[in-house]
Amino acid sequence: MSKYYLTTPIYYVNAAPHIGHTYTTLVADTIKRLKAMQGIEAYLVTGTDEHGQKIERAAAKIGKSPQEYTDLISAEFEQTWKQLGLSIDKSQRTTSPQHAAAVAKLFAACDAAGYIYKGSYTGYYSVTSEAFVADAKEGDVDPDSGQPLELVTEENLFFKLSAFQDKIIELHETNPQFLQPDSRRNEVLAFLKNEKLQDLSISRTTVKWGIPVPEHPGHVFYVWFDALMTYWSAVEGTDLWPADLHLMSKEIVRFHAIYWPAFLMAAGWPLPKRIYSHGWLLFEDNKMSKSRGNIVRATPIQKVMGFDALRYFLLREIPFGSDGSFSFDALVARYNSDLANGLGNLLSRTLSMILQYREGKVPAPVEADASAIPVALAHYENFEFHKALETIWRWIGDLDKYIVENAPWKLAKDSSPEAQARLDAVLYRCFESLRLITALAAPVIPESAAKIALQLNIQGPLTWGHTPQGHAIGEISPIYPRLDAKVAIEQMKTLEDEELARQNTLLGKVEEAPVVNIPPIAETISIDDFVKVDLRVGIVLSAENVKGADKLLHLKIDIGEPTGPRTIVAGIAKAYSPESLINRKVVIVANLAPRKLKGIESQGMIVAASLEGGSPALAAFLEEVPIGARLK
RNA sequence: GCCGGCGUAGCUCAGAGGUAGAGCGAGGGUCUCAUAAUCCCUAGGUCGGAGGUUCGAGUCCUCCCGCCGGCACCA
Repeated sequence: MSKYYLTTPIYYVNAAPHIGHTYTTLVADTIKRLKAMQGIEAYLVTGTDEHGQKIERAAAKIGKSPQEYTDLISAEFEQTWKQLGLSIDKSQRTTSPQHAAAVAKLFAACDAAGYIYKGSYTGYYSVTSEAFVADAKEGDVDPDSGQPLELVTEENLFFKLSAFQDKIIELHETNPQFLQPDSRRNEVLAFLKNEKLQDLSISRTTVKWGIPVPEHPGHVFYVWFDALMTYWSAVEGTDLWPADLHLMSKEIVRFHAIYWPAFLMAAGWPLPKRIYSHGWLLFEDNKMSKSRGNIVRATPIQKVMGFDALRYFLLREIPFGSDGSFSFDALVARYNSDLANGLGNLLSRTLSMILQYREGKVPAPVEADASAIPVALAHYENFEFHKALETIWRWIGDLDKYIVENAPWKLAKDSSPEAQARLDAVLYRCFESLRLITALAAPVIPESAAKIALQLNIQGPLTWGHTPQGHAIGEISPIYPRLDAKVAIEQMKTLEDEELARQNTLLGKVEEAPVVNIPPIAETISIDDFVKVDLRVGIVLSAENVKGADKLLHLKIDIGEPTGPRTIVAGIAKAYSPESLINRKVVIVANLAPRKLKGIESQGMIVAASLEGGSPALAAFLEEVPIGARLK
């Protein structure tokens, strides 16, 4: 029996599991079941990434040790997967000692091959991203999260990522299947070809919560060197490595498609065979985020309509690989039309006719068209779940039509041998089709497929005609009760609130006002230091976009100097249109050394408050202030 | 600015040179085996815009507009 090893990403434990985590994991579960259908023994690994400063701080904030904190959240993940019935073979935690030993092995192998060296690094560090932010300066914020940066200098161990540029390019060029879909592959290739890879800092001395680097006291492994190894450590000692498939969402593709193969190449270990990225799951076309409060969890949905409904929805509605949008309305609509009125009703009418007209015994086999089977399987093979399901459901539609066209209820009243023979044929076709449809859909809707199989009282292979004459059907009962959309959505939302409250209690969170995260106050300076900074009131005379830059505005600002207005280039184009700035009074740093931006010399800098996401809000006055006034 | 992707019926999308399609929703009708389910009919959408190639263009070419990614850019 051949084997297939696939992974979900290692989820970061800064939040309890939500529908985004569930999406990836459910796809992995579906693929595993598909493999099983083909007689391939698939092994599914998921896990949690539990190290890092962010965890350290989050734990401290609620008065727990990092270990207690991660125990709590990783248990939430495992509990959720179990509750949802996902077929996970192993949940690997980065805090496991065995994993730590595996990371040490990778390190030793890379070191022995000469790809590790010691260096020092000074830079602005984002705690939220756990990364140094390139070219950052004082006062900058994380470009993604808007959180403040901290200036950090430390001695680090470096991995010679730069040595692998050509090899990684070659990997992607010679093996287009390595990274899919193509859009992601193109992005990574474009990046690799235009950007010189920098060596990667793989250790930290400022963080305690991590795996200690052997023979380098005080050093702890830094996120990717630690986290990616989970895929390997989870199956250490088995013959499962290399992985056949790493599944993930698109924002972490680069780490998997560049760092991970480079680490393995350095160590001389086999590379995974395939990386496949899906898109983002949006909530009614918005990004899900804590601050929007629109994060959805899977378990409330499970309670109202069954987890299969969510599985079916996500796989049928979203072309795998693309971004997709979740909404309760669409979910319930799919459930009612495809599951209740479609599959559920077809099962119900078919079995009920067999019961009424043939005393619950399936008539003799007849031939029929089952060409949907290979088509659906081919789509599955390409991870085109939505097409596979579309194919299967078209079969269901054809059967409903077939039933009406043949009107078995009329045939039943006609005692002629011809009519009775036709009735037998109709019933057999419906029954056997249903058996095959259920088998085909089972990887996506495993729980209800099992229930249906019970009612059919038979399973068997994916070949037509397996059900023998006289086969007795099981007991009939509705699989997917029709739902009132309004009521169901209300229930799900209520359960969602309860679940959120439960998680908050679990994590010791109190209802708090929106988290105010102010940047740390900078080092104390003297008044002399301060007066060195010359802040002036100026007025914007003209403003235009800078060609070739999204964020830059080219401004002429008058601060009353005899030499005339100054040219200032400011990164505020995303927040302000040029027209809106004309005649507006602003504050500028007037004695900042000039600097060229996109070929234009900027003679100063505009003062603005830095908001979440890094977007600026210009300083202004409530009173009338004259041009040229100094701020002090 | 560069590189990708996308823009087709109310919604989700398919179609890739030869008389505009599916599913869902909505409206009307029908059967009665079935979960007020099924089935049938109905949508008349300048196929983002403008040019061009062609006997003929959602379908090829050029330009433009809008949206989404990636890169650059934020002193």
